[in-house]
Order: sequence, then C-alpha cells, then structure tokens
Amino acid sequence: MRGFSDASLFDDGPPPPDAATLLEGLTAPQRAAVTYRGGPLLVVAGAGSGKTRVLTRRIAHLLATGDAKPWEVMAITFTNKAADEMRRRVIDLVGADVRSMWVSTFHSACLRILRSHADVLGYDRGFTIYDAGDAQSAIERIEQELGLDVKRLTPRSVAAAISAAKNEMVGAARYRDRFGDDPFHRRVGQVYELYEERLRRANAMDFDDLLANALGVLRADEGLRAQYQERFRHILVDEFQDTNAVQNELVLTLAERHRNLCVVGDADQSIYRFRAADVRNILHFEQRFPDAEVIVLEQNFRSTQTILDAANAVIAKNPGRRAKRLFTEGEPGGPIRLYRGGDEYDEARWLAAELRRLRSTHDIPWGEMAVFYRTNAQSRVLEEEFLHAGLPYRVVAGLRFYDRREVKTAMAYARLVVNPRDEASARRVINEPRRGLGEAALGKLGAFAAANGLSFAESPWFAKEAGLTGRALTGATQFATLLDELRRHATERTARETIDAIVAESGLGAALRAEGEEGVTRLENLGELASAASNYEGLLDFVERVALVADSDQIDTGAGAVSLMTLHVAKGLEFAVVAITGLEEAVFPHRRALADSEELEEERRLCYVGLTRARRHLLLSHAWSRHQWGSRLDALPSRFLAEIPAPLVEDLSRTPPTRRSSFRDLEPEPEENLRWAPPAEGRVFGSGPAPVARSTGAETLGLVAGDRVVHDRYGAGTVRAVAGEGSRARATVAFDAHGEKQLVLALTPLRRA
DNA sequence: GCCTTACCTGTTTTT
DNA sequence: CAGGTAAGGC
Repeated sequence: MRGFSDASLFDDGPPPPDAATLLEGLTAPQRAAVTYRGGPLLVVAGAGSGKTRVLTRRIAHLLATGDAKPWEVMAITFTNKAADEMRRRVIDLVGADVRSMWVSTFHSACLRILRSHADVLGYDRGFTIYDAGDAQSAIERIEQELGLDVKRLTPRSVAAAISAAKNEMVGAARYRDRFGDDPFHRRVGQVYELYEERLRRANAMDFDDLLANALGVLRADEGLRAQYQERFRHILVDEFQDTNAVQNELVLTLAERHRNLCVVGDADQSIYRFRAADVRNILHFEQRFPDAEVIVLEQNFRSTQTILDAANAVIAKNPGRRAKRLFTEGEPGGPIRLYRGGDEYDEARWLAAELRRLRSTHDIPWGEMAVFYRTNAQSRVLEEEFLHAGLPYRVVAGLRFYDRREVKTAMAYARLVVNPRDEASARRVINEPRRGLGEAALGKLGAFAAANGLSFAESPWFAKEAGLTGRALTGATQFATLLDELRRHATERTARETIDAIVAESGLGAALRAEGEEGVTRLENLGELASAASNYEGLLDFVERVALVADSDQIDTGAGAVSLMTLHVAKGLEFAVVAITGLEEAVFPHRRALADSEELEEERRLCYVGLTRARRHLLLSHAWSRHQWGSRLDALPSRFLAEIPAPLVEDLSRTPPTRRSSFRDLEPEPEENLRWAPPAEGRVFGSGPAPVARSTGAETLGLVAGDRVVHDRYGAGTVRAVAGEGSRARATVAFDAHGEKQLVLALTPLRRA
C-alpha cells in the first residue's frame, strides 16, 4: 500500500496511475508493444523477454489512458493460474475495479459464453463437461454397441481422432464425407456420430466442444455475435503459438469489429502440436492482417548468457524458423553442470546432492529449484531418492487431488445433481457404493433408455419398466430416491453442504468408514473436497471449476519445496535453479518422436523451453542405463546434449567417457554400486554436503593403471584407468574372467592382489 | 452379483 | 511396473 497524502482524494484504493509511469523500466520495443494502438499487433516474444510484463502493462495502460474500460478487455492466458496472476498484477498497477474484465483461459472464457447461451445450441444450463476419461468410456461403450473390436480399434485412438477433428472444426457429418474410404476413419466416423448424439442426450460437452460450441453459438446467433464483438474492444492472447484452429477462429471472430487484437507468442516454444495446436496461427498472422504491427522482443531478462547461448544453440538446429537470438545485458554466469549417471538412481542421487549444495553455497531456497523430466513416469525414482536424501519436494501433476477415486465419485454425484442427464457420472456412481446392480441390470437400464429416447442417467426412475427385479430393482430405486433427495435440497444448500450430504446420504462415507485404515485417508480427502467447495457460491460453480483445473494451476513456488514436473508443465515458469533430467535418446527426445522430423523439432522446442526456464543455474543429466517398461535398457545421451557447445558445460561425471568409443563398451555395473544410497540418518537441512557412506576403503588404495587387483566377485584383474578422487574415485578394471568393468572404489569390495 | 487371482499388455506431453 | 481384464469360486 502506498501511503500518499493525495490518496485521500480518492475514496477507494491508491491513486490512478499516470500512464507514463506504466512505461517505466521498459525497453523501447516493450514500450512500443504497450502503447501501440493501431489495430492488430503481433508481439514475437522470446523466452524470458518480459512477455507477461508487457501484457499486464499493456492492459493497465489501456485502462489508465481510458482507451478501454475494464469490461471491454478480454485477455486469454494458457492456465488459470496465469490468468489469476495477470488479474492480480493489473490490479496492482492500476488499482481499478477489474472484475468486469475477462481474464481467463480459452476454456473458461468459452464456458462463460456457453453458460449464458448454450440454449442456442439446444443445451440446458447445467450441462456437464466430460473430461478425457468420461469421453473415452463413452466412446468405448459406443464401440461395443457397434460390435467393434475395442482391442484393435482402441477407444484411446478413436478419442484422439475425434478430438483432432473437433479441433479442426470438422463435425461428424463432414468427417464421414471426408474420410469415407479409409476403414479406420470410416469406423471413427461411425463412432463420432453416435458419440455426438450421446453427448447431447446426456446434456454434456467434452473439452473440445467447449471451444467448438462457443464458436458455434457465435456463428448461430448473429445478434449475440455482434454483442460480443462490440463489447470486446481489446483482445489479448498469450501463448498464441499454441492455439488451435478453433481458438484461432474464436479470436478472429471476436476481434472482427474493433480489430484490436494483440497476440503474443514464440514459435520456438510451440509444444502442443499433439493437442492440435497449429504454429501457423502465429506464423500466418501477418498474412491475415497485412496491416499488423510486428514487434520482436529478443532481450532476455531472466537467464545468464551461458544459459541463453545453450538454448540458442539447441533451437538453431531446427530448420526453417524465423531467426531470433536471445541476448542479455546481464552476467555470463557460471557453466552448465552436467552429470552422466550410471543409472537413474545414480542420476537422482547426484541431483539431490547438487541441489543441497546449491542451497548451502548459494543460499537458494528450495522453492526456487525445479526438476524437469519428459514423462511423468520418471518422477518416481526422483521422488524416492529425494525422500531418502531428505530433500523437500513437490510433484506438480501426477495424481491430482481431483483424480482420486473417492473424489471423482463424490464429484460424479455432484455433477449428477446439477445435470440429471449426465450419463458418465450416472454410470460411475449408480453402483458405488454397491447397490446390487451388475452388468445385466445396467444393460437393461441402458436398453430401456435407448428405446425411449432417454439418457441412461434418467433410467433408474424406470427400473421396474426396464425389467429389473429383486436386489437390482431395490438398488436402482434407492439410487433414484437418493438423487431426488439430493436435488431437492441442493437448491437451498451451499455447495459445501451438498458435498457433505452426498458423502453422508449416498452411503459413500459409511462404506469408507467400514474400510478401515485406507478408508480414513479417503474420508479425509472428501472432507478436503467439502472445504474446497466452501469457496464457491453454488454447486454449479464448484463443479465447473473442478472440471477446468489443470496440473499447472497447483504450482506454488513459495512452498519451500523443490518442484518436480514435466517439461510441458514447466512452460511459462522460471526458477533460479533448473535441472533437466533423463537427457537420453528415446527418453528425451521421446522414442515416438525419433522417426518423425516434425515431432523431433517439437521435442527440440520442448528442450528449448526447459533450458530457458533457468535464471542462474542449469543442471543437465542423463543415465547410461534406465529401467523402462519392465526391463533395464542402455541409453545413449540425448542429441540435445551434443547440440550444446562444449565450452558452456562442465562435466561433473565421476567417469568422463574419455576412453570409450561408445557407451556400448560400458559393462553394466555390479548391483551394489547401482543401488547404493546414503544412510538415512544425520540429514539436516543446510548442514553442508550429504554425509558420506561407509566406505569399502578401496578408494584409499592409491591405485594407478597397471595395478593388479582382486574383487570379491569378479576375481583378479588389471586396473586400466582411474578417475576422480576420494569417495568419487572410479576405476576401470579389466578382469581376467569377467571383462572390463567400471567400479566406484568407495563402494566396491576391491583390494590389491 | 461380487470378489479374488493370475495374467497380459502397453506405455508422451494436457487446456 | 501398473493398470486393466478374463476367469473362476463363492
């Protein structure tokens, strides 16, 4: 709060800012981006070039100059978290009431439009949003009904094909015309059509529909379209390189009237092609708007020059990109630290020690450190070793709170209360807890619903007519009564009370209580869910918010813990210390990308994104062998490592791979070397380097090449080379009977012959 | 109808 | 390795 004497002149909040102060501390191009008013504007913003700053200042500047009223602004960000933060920062800058400003993700903005106008498309107000799992199960059921082989035509691939079609604005009918001949697409088309029908009957939309239907509403209702076009005098879109065709079309439609469209992005950071993002949206922006102003931001305010040099070198390997080179006026910074681990455990242990070292020597808080990996599965080993090393960490994503079984169940009830036709939710909870409804009963209900044009969710009320008897009939009737009850009361209750009622009256709580120890934890989760609900006005608000939360929304850098996340989640974030792990061929770049040059380029962009998240310290690591898909595999270092100029990198590996012509020459190490971990006790934060394990003493033998040695397991051999010192010393030994092996001397039972 | 057990398969990234 | 499922027993 600014304690100004003039402040008393203004009843609420700090004084309105002078527009000029909003330009303070900005570079010339940044200023230009903030002040430009001549219509379409493309800001090509390299990583760390102050993009968010420019966007928030631009919004603040629009408000401060009176060029826009808060309700005339729409700002689209990539995550809810980014939206919240942008709103907060604008408030900090202008102190204005910006509640009427739209700052949100595409999905939230579309949902907002649809909540008011979905009736244009024949939807009811309380429509449900199907998540990816709901969509996939619906597709699987349809496949089964059509007699398709779910093994051969996996619901996953069908769902992906349908999603891709929706994102390219290809409806079911057009899909059939377009791909009539191909057998795969013909079947997908069949499923697609039925799927759409089923969604409508369930009063539900999937994730892609949210976008497509919002656009559909605008197209269907001219008056409405004009209204929105008139309203949004200024539209700003962040991360424009990751928009898909529908999103692009939405933006262009909304901006048609005022043409004040400001898009910000960086083609080098486009990493969502698999989600139908189309870089051409940003690349062709100028063609679409020949009068567009283009501003390029290349000065980086985040990283050291060393880090930028590395990132520049890597991304330069991608052909056909718009030349752009990040530079900084800041320090060169220290070298990038590289470690080549024997396996992923070794890699993780080194990383834990290295992070601890950075904390004690550079006084960097845990919250300022992040560890990235390509796939979620890689987090497990890191977690294990961090836990063992006593490092506080937080995994961003992984199993989200809202993905927990009991939470999903309770949420399904909630969705069903809001939308009586929600088939996915009904199927999830009709027999949860058990009500004696098995496959046969569900089949009858489903058949009855289909025959009578009902949603499956409405069928329990007709259990008798559907031909149910005995326990199944009782169970279905019970279920119907329960929902009647919950719905009747939900209108007068808060979201929290309804969640509590769901847990209590559905029998869910009782079932968990009967479960014992594990049930207690689950029950606590439901308690947590209820308190989460208390932040929302109505149940509908809560239900839809839950549908749109994303992994990246739960990042909390102030948490005092190292953040572990995938490279994708890392986009848009920055940390003082960044570690990129698993830099191995077939891991990163991912094996599925190896054969396809376009996908490989996307992997490289992903690498670029990862590298440029680091402010001061960059750590890179790979393992020579990694346990994957149930077996241990040798791994080559990632090509991305080779693309980083050697002078920028300091190799800290215990065994620099000098003598090997290739990694294949390296024998697998003895088990005890791989599994070794420091003892658990004596671990105090910031108390210096990690404790040294008890040693076998072999590192003190003073071995040199040529010495004869004896190993407990491998017998006699000759030392070929020794590297490193102290507990890190390693020797290459050619055993008479077992060939050449790499040994960590401190850990291996070795003595002089 | 429901539970347990023994396979077997398929593995990226996510608003 | 984990998750899903097919089969068999109650």
